[in-house]
Amino acid sequence: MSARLPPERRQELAARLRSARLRVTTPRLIILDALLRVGGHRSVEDVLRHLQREGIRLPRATVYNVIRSLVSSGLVMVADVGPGRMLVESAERWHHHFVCRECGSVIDVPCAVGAKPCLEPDLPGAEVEEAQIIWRGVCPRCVAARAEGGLDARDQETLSRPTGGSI
Amino acid sequence: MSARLPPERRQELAARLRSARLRVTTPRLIILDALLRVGGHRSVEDVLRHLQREGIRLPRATVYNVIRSLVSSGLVMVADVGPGRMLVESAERWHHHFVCRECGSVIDVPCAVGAKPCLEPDLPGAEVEEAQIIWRGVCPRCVAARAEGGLDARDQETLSRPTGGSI
DNA sequence: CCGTTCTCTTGACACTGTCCAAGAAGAGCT
DNA sequence: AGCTCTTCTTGGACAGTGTCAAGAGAACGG
Repeated sequence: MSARLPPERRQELAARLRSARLRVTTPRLIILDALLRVGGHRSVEDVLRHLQREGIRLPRATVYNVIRSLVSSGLVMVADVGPGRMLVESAERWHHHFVCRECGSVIDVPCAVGAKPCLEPDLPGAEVEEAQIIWRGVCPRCVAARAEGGLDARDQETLSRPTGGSI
Repeated sequence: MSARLPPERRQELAARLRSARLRVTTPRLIILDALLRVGGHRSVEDVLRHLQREGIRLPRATVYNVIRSLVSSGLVMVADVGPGRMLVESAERWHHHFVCRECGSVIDVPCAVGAKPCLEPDLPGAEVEEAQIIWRGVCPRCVAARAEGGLDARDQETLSRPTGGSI
């Protein structure tokens, strides 16, 4: 498969994997690299397409496997922002999401606390690992578009790509 | 189809629909009734099975349609607690969810503030309609089971039925 | 009662995520 | 290095979920 990663990058990623007690494998390096390079959130299919564009073909099952292991070791996070919309992203900075019900875009919102369990549930005896907040409403762009005299907000059609990188 | 609803119940539900500016139709009455009778959250398939057990057969697409209209009018709420796990429940009391990563159960957590948007995102210009919090971690039962000397927490196998009613 | 508008129904479909079994590859040990 | 154990990857198939489209039917307002 020959992951096209510079040696030092490869070393850095491998170190991350090892420190998370994960074996260093090529698919893991590739996917971790892709998720770290892109700041924002991506669907799994986005990741697949991205890799394909770079000439790397990984089975979907592998991508899901890798993501699962990365998630369970805390290197990346997933957010469910709607049915069939599992978003994957680097967990370097904990954050939350705003989902626009008009254009469907998902916007990252920084976590006020910054650390992982930023809220405590009223649930005695539970071990809380993380708290994710999903806001729903109308995003600033759609609000503005509406204010500008009924412009159709759906012009944007950037569904879930507003933080877009190249992935 | 003959919804088996007592007249006064039917009246009450119809009034609710009307006050939400929704047409009063049999599927809507049936589904709203089911969701209100059960306190907790249900997957769409749960709702379908429940209705089937009562001898009512509704197409899945209809259930999804009805739920969508009920949600958009604020009568019920949905929560995405994981991939392919859309939960539907009455929106009478706004609340949040705790998902156990061991047994998979979903536990309702009351909203700290009580009003709907209990948190404000740092996103100027956006219109926030609701905020949903999902906690992930280990639920009290699994914590207890673990403490009791390595009992396999998976005994419970009550996946998403801990608040269980009969639906 | 009539027409308009919305909703339901039906079936098929697409998308997402998972499972399985065989083989390959990483990690630790000698 | 070589061996062995363990884990991971692969590929295909599969299942669960949610959506779409078109026609038939029902509800609302006059």
